[in-house]
Amino acid sequence: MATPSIKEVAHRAGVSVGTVSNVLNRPWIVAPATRQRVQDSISALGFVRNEAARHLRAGRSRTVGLVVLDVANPFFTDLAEGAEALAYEHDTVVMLCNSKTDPVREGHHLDQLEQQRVLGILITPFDSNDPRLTALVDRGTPVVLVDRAADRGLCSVSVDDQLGGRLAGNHLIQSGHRRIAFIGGPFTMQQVSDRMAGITTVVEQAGNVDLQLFEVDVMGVVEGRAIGEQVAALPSRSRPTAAFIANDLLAIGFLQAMSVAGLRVPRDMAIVGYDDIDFARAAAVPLSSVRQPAELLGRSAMELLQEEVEAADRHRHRQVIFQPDLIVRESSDFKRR
Amino acid sequence: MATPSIKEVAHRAGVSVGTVSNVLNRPWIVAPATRQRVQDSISALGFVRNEAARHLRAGRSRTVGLVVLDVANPFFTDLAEGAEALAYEHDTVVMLCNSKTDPVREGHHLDQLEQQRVLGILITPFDSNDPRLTALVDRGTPVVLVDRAADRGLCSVSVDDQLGGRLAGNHLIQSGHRRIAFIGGPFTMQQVSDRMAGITTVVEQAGNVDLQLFEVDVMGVVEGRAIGEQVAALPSRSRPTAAFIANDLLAIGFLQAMSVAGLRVPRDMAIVGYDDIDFARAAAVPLSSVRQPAELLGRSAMELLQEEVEAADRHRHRQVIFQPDLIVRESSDFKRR
DNA sequence: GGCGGGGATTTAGACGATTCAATTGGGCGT
DNA sequence: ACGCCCAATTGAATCGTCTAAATCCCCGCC
Repeated sequence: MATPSIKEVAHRAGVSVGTVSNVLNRPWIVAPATRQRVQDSISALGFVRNEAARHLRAGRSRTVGLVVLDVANPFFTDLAEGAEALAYEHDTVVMLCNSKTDPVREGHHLDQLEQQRVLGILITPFDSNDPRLTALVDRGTPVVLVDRAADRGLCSVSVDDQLGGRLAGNHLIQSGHRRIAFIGGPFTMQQVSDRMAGITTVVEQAGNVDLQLFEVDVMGVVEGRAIGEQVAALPSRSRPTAAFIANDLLAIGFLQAMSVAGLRVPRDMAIVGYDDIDFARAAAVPLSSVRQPAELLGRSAMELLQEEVEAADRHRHRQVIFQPDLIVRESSDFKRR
Repeated sequence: MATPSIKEVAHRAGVSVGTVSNVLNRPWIVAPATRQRVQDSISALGFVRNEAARHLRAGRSRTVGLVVLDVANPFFTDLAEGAEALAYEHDTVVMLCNSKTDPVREGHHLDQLEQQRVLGILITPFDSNDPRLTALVDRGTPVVLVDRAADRGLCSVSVDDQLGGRLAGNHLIQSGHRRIAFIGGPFTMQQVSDRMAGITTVVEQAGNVDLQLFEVDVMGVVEGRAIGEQVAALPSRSRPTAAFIANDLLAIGFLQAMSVAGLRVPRDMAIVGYDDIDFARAAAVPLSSVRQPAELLGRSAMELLQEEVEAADRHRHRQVIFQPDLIVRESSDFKRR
């Protein structure tokens, strides 16, 4: 009744286990008649390979861990899609883990993945200097940072977040805005602080622009709404006339709060988001956003990992950096109204 | 350099492998001094248990597969959250798989999970009569259907979708609507057809109500927008005045199309969605929706699975059915305007 | 001083698939 | 008719961990 093993298959087909294994792995060296007999036996018994045994013997598993900050964020699901597509080509399985921007959960996932001796891990870490990560790498698990640049000893695939911040900032300043809000968080997250640094640079260059910072714990729709209410409540004299928001989910919440508060977008409040998720294009007021090639990020990260896994030795870590694009839509575009 | 095994740990601590194993699994039977020595050795070498070997030896793994129709849908991420929470308590890991409403992908995931000899599988199947599923169960993998009622030989956790359809239908009819659209798809999906059956029932009871059906392939924001444009283009004499939409993502897209087309919600078009995801509450016009207890669904499904795994024999399959709630918000509520 | 008791530790198989060296057997050349 | 060669198949060892049974050793008791 229990799942049959290769042994039972062999017995039923009247051959040795070695032959069954050969049918599974090098069918061409087995005589056609024998091969057929074994295959019949396999389907008659409903034999299914035991991955654990394969893994143990082979010394390497066939799964890759992918740890993201928020599975509910389409940016990460797109990214996962890209990673999975390439994994599929390499006969490899992706284990998707959601850290929810929580270092404890992240740590737990890393522990589990290491115990499973995954081929490698793609991760958007909460903190890329986390000693747990370093230790993991030292113990021999290949790690590729995703959506986050690595300094040296690691491969990484990222997008130039400072450039993204500058693009958004320039766009808003050139549209005439002089009071701009930056919303995102936690500020300790590299992605957020880089985007902030980007807009800060161009704001300082412009000289006469006031940049107000708003920090959130988690970048979701609900939090965006809350900040939006807070901003809408400011006296109109000091209220920013534009907001650069570090993530589209947050931006969508913010946008909704504007409409509830009776502020028109972009007339009373211009908005530029980040990630350019599908929702952004389709929002009540189509959202301007800094586009990141999410799927490509995932794909490239997996590419680097597979490269590292196969090359083993003589692998040189690489840091790939993509350029973001500013997509201007109605939420920040006066002319179109 | 390779990851050390229990053997190296034992050697360094000057004990046998059995003792190391005992420290890991029944520390209390090991003398304190020895235990300490072993633990020092473990941390000095950076030893990490090999899950594959454990699994092989134990004959059962510690991971559970969760196959959902769409990870990008917050309903399923909430569900996953619930499942994962309970899994955590059982020292079990969840492997999240995204079938994207595609039977081929679904099948691939099931194969992988079976090869990994997962403890069991929670799945929202594309088609619950899929012979592959049956075969899987026959071969001994416990399966619990999620968000979908099983007939007999399986545990399941679901929500009464017909009731949901009736709630939405009654609400719209009592608000005076006589031309109502039902939007969702594919109609072959049980969830969709049940919700449709529900509203059909009450429409027929009312007698003088016209129900128009619109089918989509995939229930996402983009598709909702497309259908919305299509509906908005209908001559106002025959255009429905209300829409019951089988999923909130779809409803949000639809809502956006209304606003683009200049139709006011709910005055020109009342909308009731399904799932009550966070976005729904926070939409441009807060969306009425039939609420399903997503997290509870996930949790309960995992509960049933663990029960089945532990009881092994003498387990009786159970079909748990939850009641949905209609949450009325502005998108379908005249009085509030 | 010998012996039993019992706590601490060791030993020796599994678990299932893979691989490679060793073996078998059939056909062909001389 | 003999031997040789090669294709086909077999058998055994291995991966890392767990567990039940066996062994060890120290103590106290008679």
